[in-house]
Amino acid sequence: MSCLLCHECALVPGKAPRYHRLVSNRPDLSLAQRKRQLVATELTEAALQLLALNGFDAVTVDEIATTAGVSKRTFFRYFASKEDVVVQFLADMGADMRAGLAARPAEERPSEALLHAVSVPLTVCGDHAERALPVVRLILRTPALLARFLEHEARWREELTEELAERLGLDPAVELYPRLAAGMAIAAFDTVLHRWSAEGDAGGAEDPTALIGRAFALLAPALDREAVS
Amino acid sequence: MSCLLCHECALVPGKAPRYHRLVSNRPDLSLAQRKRQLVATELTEAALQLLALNGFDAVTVDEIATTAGVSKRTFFRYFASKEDVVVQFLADMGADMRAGLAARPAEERPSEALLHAVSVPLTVCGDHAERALPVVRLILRTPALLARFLEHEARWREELTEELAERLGLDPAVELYPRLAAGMAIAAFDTVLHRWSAEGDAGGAEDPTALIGRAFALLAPALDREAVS
DNA sequence: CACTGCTTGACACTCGGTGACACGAGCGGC
DNA sequence: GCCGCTCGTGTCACCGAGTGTCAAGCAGTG
Repeated sequence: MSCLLCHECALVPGKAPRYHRLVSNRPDLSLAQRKRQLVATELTEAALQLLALNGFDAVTVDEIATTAGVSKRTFFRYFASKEDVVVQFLADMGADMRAGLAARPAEERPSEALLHAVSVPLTVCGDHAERALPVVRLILRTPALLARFLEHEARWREELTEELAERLGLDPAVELYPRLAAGMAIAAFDTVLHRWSAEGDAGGAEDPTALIGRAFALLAPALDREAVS
Repeated sequence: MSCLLCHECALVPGKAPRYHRLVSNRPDLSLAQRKRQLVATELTEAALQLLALNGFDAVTVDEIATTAGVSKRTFFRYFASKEDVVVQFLADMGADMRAGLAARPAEERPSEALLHAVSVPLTVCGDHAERALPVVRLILRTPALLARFLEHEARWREELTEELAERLGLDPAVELYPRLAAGMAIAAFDTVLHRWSAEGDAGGAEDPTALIGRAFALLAPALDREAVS
């Protein structure tokens, strides 16, 4: 897995929070794996540059591939779609969120546990703002990318629903609460990201970690109700 | 605008709740308009039948068009994409929701106003369950259609955000509350639709109008807080 | 050296979607 | 009657995303 946020680093999977390390610094990877990693970053680098410059629709996969020095066919061996080259890293965020929720103590109130789960990817964004902010803006203002982003959010909601239901011993097919609570958490995430990436005075000014705290302060009375219907 | 839910009727735009009338019963429409209406319903009929039978990916636009007796080019003069032929009616739902919110008295609590707004399209679904349920299930279980559905939901959230901000005199670019509240309402809508369209015991059993009421009972303490941050 | 397995490029193909153009039906004016 | 107009449609050519297939290159291994 390559990391879109840190210039040219690779993520070590299976640990949370994930380690970010330079590809050239990884003697534990085989040569083949490092070559593969190199092609992937080359491809995303080329894509981000071209897309930010010319807009999503004006750039073809062929252009991205040849800019990175490979063929179009190879591009699709690395990424499932043209959108994925920008959005792929969101899949890891979902796994991080779920893991973050699972790691919280069982007696913690739902609002606290969900806040910490959702904060994990937001803090990563905040810590790499110079690189993350333009990418987020590109995603949110490009319809095709936004659509894929929404698909990822929906998948996150699904995962949080399962994790939350298991945590509370509820059946997500019967009770409304788990999916509703997960939906509220994702709505908070989305609102914060939208606000953070806004142009103008409010944009980028406030830290996403602080924003998500304010959002959850609003949601808490609904998330922590005793009477779970 | 054709109405996907009622077998072969046309919606009269600009009124809420919309009138549903048979195409053949519309002397106020010109011959050309009725012909256009006829082709549109023929297309959606053919599409729904083929897609439900063979799955979304296994059916080409050419098949749908020739089944309906027109050319592929003509299909795209009626619908912007292959998904649109199934999902297009959702655009009206968004307008209905916004209009429903705007129509509520200004002094009403946000939870009440939003509940009524979101209930409008859900009640329509519940009233035409025999026809609406299979369509909703087709959408939610087909990735490509689900993606378009999520895009529509996002648009609805945007509209509710604007309407709510105006209603409360808040700046949606600064305050988190409007977008967050709209997101909660959409999350409730989504949860209800998901639960309603579920297979098995819970599926279709409870009325969507009743379900949305229960969902909003959970959300109300967060939606109606005095201290709007 | 021969064998194996993996990655890649080249090529052909399907299908969603669009632009251009020509044809015919309906319609008003003369 | 005929002309010219508009509008909807079919045909055709085209672009770009995405996939299947195959042969070539190259690392590792005996």
